[in-house]
Amino acid sequence: MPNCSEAILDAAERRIRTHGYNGFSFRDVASDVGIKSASVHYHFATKPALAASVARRYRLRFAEAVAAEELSGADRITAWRRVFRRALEHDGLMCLCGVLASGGAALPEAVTRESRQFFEEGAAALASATGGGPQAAAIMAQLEGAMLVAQAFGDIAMFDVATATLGQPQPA
Amino acid sequence: MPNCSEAILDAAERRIRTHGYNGFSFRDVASDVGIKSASVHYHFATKPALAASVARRYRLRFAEAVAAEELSGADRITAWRRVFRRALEHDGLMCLCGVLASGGAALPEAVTRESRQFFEEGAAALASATGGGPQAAAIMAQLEGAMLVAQAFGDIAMFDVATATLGQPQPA
DNA sequence: CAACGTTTATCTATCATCTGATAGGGAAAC
DNA sequence: GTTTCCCTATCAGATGATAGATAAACGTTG
Repeated sequence: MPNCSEAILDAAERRIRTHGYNGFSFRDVASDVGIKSASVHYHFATKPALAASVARRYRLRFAEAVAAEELSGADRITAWRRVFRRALEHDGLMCLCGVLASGGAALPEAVTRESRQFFEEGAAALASATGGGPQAAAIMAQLEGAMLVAQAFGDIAMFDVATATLGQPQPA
Repeated sequence: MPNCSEAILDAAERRIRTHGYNGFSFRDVASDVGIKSASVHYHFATKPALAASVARRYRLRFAEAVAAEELSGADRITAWRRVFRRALEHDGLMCLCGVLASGGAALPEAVTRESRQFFEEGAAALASATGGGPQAAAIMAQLEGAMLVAQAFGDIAMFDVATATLGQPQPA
């Protein structure tokens, strides 16, 4: 298989976002990819290492997507909002780092670190768009919370409702 | 043991809030309470039943606490904000229903139902304080998201920062 | 080009441990 | 004597992880 590691990361990300860190197994992931669990260990030695890799890739991809939105002319807050919404829309899933953060202090440290960095980068990026005020954290909170609420209601439209106070609703 | 069921619910709630639904076991809970796992099954037949009971009690207690705040003169939004903050402060933990909602569609239905009801009641209560607009969902999102962000940063103060836009900061 | 060691990637098989759940016993209370 | 409550013992299945075999691809020699 070409790009087997990527396929493993894809499967692991999906599983973590639906079942949480404790809700996925090497055998689940292997079965999704079409290989055996021992082969997953070949690419990622331990479960914390796999989850940390998933989180890292998620964070980098997210930042890329935000940058692309800004290049397309969106202001920073709108860019973040759109990328969050797309994560929910495309995958129908909660934010990976939201899931990991809610799993909180109980996770392996390598995983916590990646998750926290996602929030730090988000808050920092938004701070430069709000004049450095505390609003940045409030915006991150509202975006993550909106995903949570949408997930709770099983209705993606709730994301738009819950973020309506942030500015322009939809991509043009 | 007097009130053994309550002790089980306490332990299970703490475990779920720190480790998620898939991250706690009957043996963990039993060990916390000081009994054996078979005895936990006596009080709660299955894992979904236990988790659903935990969620139900959480929801009812939360509503009680909000009502008490309102009786003390707080407006509704402030009441919700204070109770959320106290959950974070006292327990240092994420909102139970936030954790369950982020675990999302993968949970047993009885658990999902209780979690969803928490969000429905919250949105309904807040709607009557905001003139029935979509702001209610935005407030729920911001409160849940603020807990998530505080959890991610490992800093309770982030909750206050992230909810500063909602009105008066602290209990008097 | 041909031979040979090395690296890559996957497999089978297995391990100790944990998991949710059940069966059945015993003691105390009503 | 029946109900309540907790126990010991056990089960089948899942879990993270490891050991060792296999086979193809690669690189470096002769």
